[in-house]
Amino acid sequence: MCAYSVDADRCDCSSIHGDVIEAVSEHMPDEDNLLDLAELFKVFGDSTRVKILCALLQAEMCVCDIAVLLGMTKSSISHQLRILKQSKLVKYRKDGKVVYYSLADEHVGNIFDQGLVHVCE
Amino acid sequence: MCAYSVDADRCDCSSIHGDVIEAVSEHMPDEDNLLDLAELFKVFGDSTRVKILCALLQAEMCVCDIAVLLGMTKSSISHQLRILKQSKLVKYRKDGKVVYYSLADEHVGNIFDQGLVHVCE
DNA sequence: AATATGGTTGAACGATTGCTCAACTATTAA
DNA sequence: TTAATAGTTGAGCAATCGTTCAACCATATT
Repeated sequence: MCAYSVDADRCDCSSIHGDVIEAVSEHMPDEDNLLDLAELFKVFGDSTRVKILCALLQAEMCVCDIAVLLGMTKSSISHQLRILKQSKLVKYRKDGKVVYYSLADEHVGNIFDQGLVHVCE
Repeated sequence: MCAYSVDADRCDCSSIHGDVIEAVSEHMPDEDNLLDLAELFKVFGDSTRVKILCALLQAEMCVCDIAVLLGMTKSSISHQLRILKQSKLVKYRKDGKVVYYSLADEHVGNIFDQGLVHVCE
């Protein structure tokens, strides 16, 4: 019980349905997986990054292209691309001065589609 | 062009691949949908909320049950449930003093599964 | 009515976030 | 070599976020 708690003593109430808690507790995914999952969704949880990923879903683009498309500065785009890079959601290749970014994960489209199903209701 | 920009003038560089930008721009989802999508993922982007949803994926639970399971206070759980309620991800029913929460959207499981595919690689 | 319990709420707090700005590197062209 | 352009980076700032705390409401029990 309290398997997902950093400090179980922080709970300020007693168990009402002990059987339910025990049953649910046994089937919860690993704590680490849940933390990683939240971290992934946090990356998706910004409109700038969603737009960037949505654009890259269609074509490889350089930083300037994305900046023009979204009407934002190169700097802010570059900052967000760094986050997407760290999350292994985008990859890049250099060609002279230009850095081309593209999707590193083919699941992004699926996740977005599932999300849009909820949004469009 | 710059369809997703609040203020297109904020862009500090000129178009390098105009054809790419134009093609991508035409196929981007509606701005509103992208904002809603980011907002949805933002809700998923917190480990406490992920744990709550993961628990409710298995059983209807009251606030105390969730608090005990996660080792947190009723107050913090209640605050997060309010956010999940506003996003129409959970629903509730009252039985006396007890408020039972359950999932309001059958897509949550699908979205989580897709996310875990990326995480577990 | 008084007490206890389940749950909600708003203010306050530290922590995190996203953008801006300025300085910087790297590559290309004159 | 100099200038221009593509991109990165770190500090700073306002805004947002999640938890705590205390007070509160609602229901049930005595």
